[in-house]
Amino acid sequence: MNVVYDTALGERVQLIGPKQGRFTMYVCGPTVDNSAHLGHGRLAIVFDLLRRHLEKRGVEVVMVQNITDVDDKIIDRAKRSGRTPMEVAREFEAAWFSTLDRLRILRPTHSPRATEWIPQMIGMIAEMVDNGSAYRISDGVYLSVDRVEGYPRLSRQDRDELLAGARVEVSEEKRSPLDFALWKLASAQEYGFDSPWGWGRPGWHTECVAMSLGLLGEGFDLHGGGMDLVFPHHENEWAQAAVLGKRFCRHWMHNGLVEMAGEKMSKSIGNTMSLAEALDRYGPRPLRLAYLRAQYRSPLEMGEAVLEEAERALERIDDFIRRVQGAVSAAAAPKMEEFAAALDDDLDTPRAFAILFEAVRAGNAAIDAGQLDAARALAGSVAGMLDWVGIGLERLEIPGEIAELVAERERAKASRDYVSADRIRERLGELGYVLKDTRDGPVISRA
RNA sequence: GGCGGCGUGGCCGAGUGGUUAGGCAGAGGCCUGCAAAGCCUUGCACAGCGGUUCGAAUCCGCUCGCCGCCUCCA
Repeated sequence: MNVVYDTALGERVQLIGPKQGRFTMYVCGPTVDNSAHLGHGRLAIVFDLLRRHLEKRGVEVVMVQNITDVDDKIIDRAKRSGRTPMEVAREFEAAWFSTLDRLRILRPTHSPRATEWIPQMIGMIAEMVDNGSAYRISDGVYLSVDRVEGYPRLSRQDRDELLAGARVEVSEEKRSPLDFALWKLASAQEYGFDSPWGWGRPGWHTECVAMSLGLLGEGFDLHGGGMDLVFPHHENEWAQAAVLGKRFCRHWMHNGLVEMAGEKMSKSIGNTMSLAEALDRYGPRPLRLAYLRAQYRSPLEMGEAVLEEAERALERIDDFIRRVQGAVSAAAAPKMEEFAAALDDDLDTPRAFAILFEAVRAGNAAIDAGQLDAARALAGSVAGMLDWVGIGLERLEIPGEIAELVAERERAKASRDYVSADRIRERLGELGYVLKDTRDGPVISRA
């Protein structure tokens, strides 16, 4: 049933076996050197969606997402702000989780920190040195890609072309420009850890291998991350697993990047919008809808216009649910399977939402035709779909005073006192509520 | 330069051979105290040029344009 595009194979594959009840996934997490931006939000949303979808399909999901808390940028930031790298990392880690909680991202089953896996990484590196696939030079320990069979196989590039176009700094000591650091030596004054090769820090690509294999075991189901991690990060993870003789992940999945004005949003370009700010301004539901508008592999334009459009689109859905006065029926759930089937097809959220909006249209039409049972069944489906993808229903509590104003206005309308009625509607507006009259009575919502 | 991908109606964005995607915006109508909302109707859309085919947005070739990766990055 569930088909997904596998980066390594360049084609769609069956993600779940016929009798598979458990699914293990590892998703590359953040380097906690700064606040999360909209790009991180998409990563979180995409894999949260996959997880929710599989769980709805009855599969138990074990998800691991690491926290990279040792990194040069963390160290730089610590130096600049007169703190320890650990303090900086913990601050942004806490911010990461609280922001993702606000986005209603389910917490991973495990969130390992790189610094807590140093011994395992050292053990792995030692093994690679012992079996001759890694070597020590003056500034660290490197993996020799020549020892990796079929080396660039995830990014499916030609090795010679990769070498020709290599822009990495050429070290005289490295056996190949493509060789990458497993352990970087540092002076004793610098932040670091002890190792058989001296004081230093692990290379970035090593932690994910240690933690994914350590927590999920060989041959885990899926490894995911942003498209920009395909090369070199994921390529080099795979390379390490290969020289260690370990089966790595069965499949690879990568989400497309978020763009602003047609250009990739990234820390290095500096065109980022903070996830926390977007949450402050638009709230989690419109934001999630905006993310799911495009299929996860496509580039996604983000910005005010996009988010405002998502707000209006969501308003259409919420208006419909309000029209049935919360009387949603969970019984029939028309179109529900069609919706889920779209998600089975490589998480085709645009198609899924087309089905959802079609249910909204049909539901509204049913109300207009006086077919309330049909409308409630459709509302039940819509509610189920929103829940399925983590958007959920609007949580609207109407304070007693507001309800009283609405009732008062109904009395004014009944006595054809439209001046008072309009005044009360204005008053409600000042209090932050929007009142719409329908043939079934007034509907109140938050502005 | 190499590799990967993309170019769909005003905007966003599905769709891999043949009936309306969907959303936002716009136009007309119905409904309506007003305002919204809702419903109905409405848009000669598939970068260009060739080719395959009874038939192509969908397959093949070429051209043009855009993006990503090749360096830290979700």
